[in-house]
Amino acid sequence: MKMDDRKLKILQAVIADYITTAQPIGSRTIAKKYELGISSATIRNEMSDLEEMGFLEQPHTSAGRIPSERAYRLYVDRLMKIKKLTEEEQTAIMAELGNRADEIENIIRKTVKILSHLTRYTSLAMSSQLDDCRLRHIHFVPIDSNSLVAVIVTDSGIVKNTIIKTADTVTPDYLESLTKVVNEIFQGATVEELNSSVASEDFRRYAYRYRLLDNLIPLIVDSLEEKKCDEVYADGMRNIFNFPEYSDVSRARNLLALIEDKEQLAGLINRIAGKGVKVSIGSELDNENIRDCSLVTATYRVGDKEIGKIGIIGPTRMEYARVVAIMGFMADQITCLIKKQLGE
Amino acid sequence: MKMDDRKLKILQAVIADYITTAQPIGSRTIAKKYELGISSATIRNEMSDLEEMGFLEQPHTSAGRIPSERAYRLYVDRLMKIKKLTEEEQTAIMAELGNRADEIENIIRKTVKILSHLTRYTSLAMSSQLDDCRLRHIHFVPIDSNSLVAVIVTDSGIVKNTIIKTADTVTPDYLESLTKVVNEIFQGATVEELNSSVASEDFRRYAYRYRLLDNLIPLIVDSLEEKKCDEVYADGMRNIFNFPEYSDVSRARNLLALIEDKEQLAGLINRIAGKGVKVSIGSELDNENIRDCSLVTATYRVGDKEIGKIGIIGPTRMEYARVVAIMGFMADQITCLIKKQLGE
DNA sequence: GATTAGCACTCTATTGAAGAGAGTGCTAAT
DNA sequence: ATTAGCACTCTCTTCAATAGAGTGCTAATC
Repeated sequence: MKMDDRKLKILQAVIADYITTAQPIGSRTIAKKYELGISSATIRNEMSDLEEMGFLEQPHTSAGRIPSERAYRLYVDRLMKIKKLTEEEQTAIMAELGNRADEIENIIRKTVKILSHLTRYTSLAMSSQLDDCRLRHIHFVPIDSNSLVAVIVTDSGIVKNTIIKTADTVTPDYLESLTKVVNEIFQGATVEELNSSVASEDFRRYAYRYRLLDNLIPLIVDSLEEKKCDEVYADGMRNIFNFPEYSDVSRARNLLALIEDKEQLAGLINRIAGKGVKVSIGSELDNENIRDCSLVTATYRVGDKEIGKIGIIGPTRMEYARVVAIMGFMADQITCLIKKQLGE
Repeated sequence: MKMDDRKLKILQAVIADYITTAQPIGSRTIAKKYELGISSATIRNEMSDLEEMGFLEQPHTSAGRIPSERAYRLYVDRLMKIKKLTEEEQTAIMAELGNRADEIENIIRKTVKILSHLTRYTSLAMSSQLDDCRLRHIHFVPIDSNSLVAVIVTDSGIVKNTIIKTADTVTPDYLESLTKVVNEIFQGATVEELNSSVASEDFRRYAYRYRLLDNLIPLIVDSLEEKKCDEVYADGMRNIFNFPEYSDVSRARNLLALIEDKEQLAGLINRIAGKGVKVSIGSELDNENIRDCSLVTATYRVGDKEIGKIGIIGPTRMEYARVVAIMGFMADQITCLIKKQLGE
């Protein structure tokens, strides 16, 4: 049998429909939905041919048809038009990729991973917004003659590494004196102080000598401001499916939706978490979507400042005895680690 | 009504049982399973009391009973014995937390996140094992008088930052000359070369002058060896549940299990991935567990060396046209980013 | 000769009724 | 105060009946 243009069109219609609906598709539906100018009976005959040729399959006699693997292969090799990403998508990706992770982010990521692994529940972590974040110090590491890494450390332990390219060749001497100058002017500065000092005459004088300074300021501001928004990390969402209470897929999806709604989640954790390990059970959470869940939270600190929170979410029949122990231990470990990292 | 010791024991039994089984529990079961020395009828009466007091609930008349929120609250506040983590668990956590992420790892993590977000499928990424990984250079950044950060860069772009504490005070001069010496001896070295040169007499002389050297070698070896094992990152596993083909929870769990089995997964990706974007459909994957899935892979490179692979896994009715475009774009972006990071 | 209308046929999914099973609550005996 | 015994209740499973969707085939039409 020969594959003609009409068969291809019908095949394409079946594939396109099945990709979006995941439902077997019948001849009548194609006739109505795709205006091919032929009746359902004709389509029926063609589909029968396509099945014989191995491009369509029937789950059972009286169902519509679905594409076979062979059909997908044909589609991938010959039919599909690759849909290029839009400009906006492209720039968004590049921005996200270029955005470097700081040390605290790394610790948090590790933390949620460990927590979910250890407890087999879904784990959460977030760092609090700090309004009064200050620059602790900044260092430069030469990579080659015209690129270097700037290492920015803040008082809440953010360590941000950024590669800077320079037009001119930078010498070790230059870097050393730059380091001295920058730390002299900006050490202990908040974002506001940074902005005001940039406007000062002193700064202008320096900036003339050290061209790099102009590039540097936005980086420092970023590092200080970055943590102002609440970002919530989650891991182990798949664990939800280990619990029979979520064997009903729609309930599971509800919970997943809440966990993906970072804003609502952040609000919830912020409202509940307090000093030490806290257990909130079901309705105590005061949230319709997770009335049948429990949440165990803990906080980690630098000095006496609370700089972040971790949480475990699971069914109300949670293994509290174990989870509480794990949370306590992890919160302590993070606190220690950040303290150590700040070199205290 | 008064809460006596026997009631507490029964309550504890119900909670303990329900935490593990998630099934309503009846009086007879308690009588048999927990040797309380009383008959099921007595337990029945007590459970009836506990229900009246608000500690137990019945899903329906002829079911067993389950703990109420109030019961959990009582359990958390008074009954439970917090189960401390074992020594092994504690050390494992600390090791994992202390293990710093390198730049490539960060890029990969970002990548899987972006991919799953963009495609709404489950995304995978892995970096290939490189047997011939070489040290590119190493730098030191002072933090304070007795701690510093070692920044280790390899030719495949791994940038590893490690904080080193020193007993002695380190001066900038000391660091500068250490940097010079280390890079002189070790630049371009592989693990083998590193190990052999450590045994040399030259090295011993230096090590005497630069105490830090002894701490440093294991770190460098780590950085070079780290990427020898295939680590697979995955993100967006929850997306599986957006597809009706996995509304059957057991099928979903099967797929999740494969994705969690990093070894099998690595084997699969390695076998399939090749130059450019590749699409493998259903049985082409030649793996029983995912015969109804498709896998789209791509590779990223440094120079002409393939140093990693990314993948998207989803139902065979995948949106190939979009996924193929995204994969191509991402692979290019990662390649660029790593190249840039190596300062080329 | 290709296309289409019409109709019998097939298979699934849903609905409702019947029966088995688990557990309770109550009563009476110990 | 505790326990044995039994009627009662509710769910879950099974099975048959029915509605619905879609096909394949035949005969009529363009």
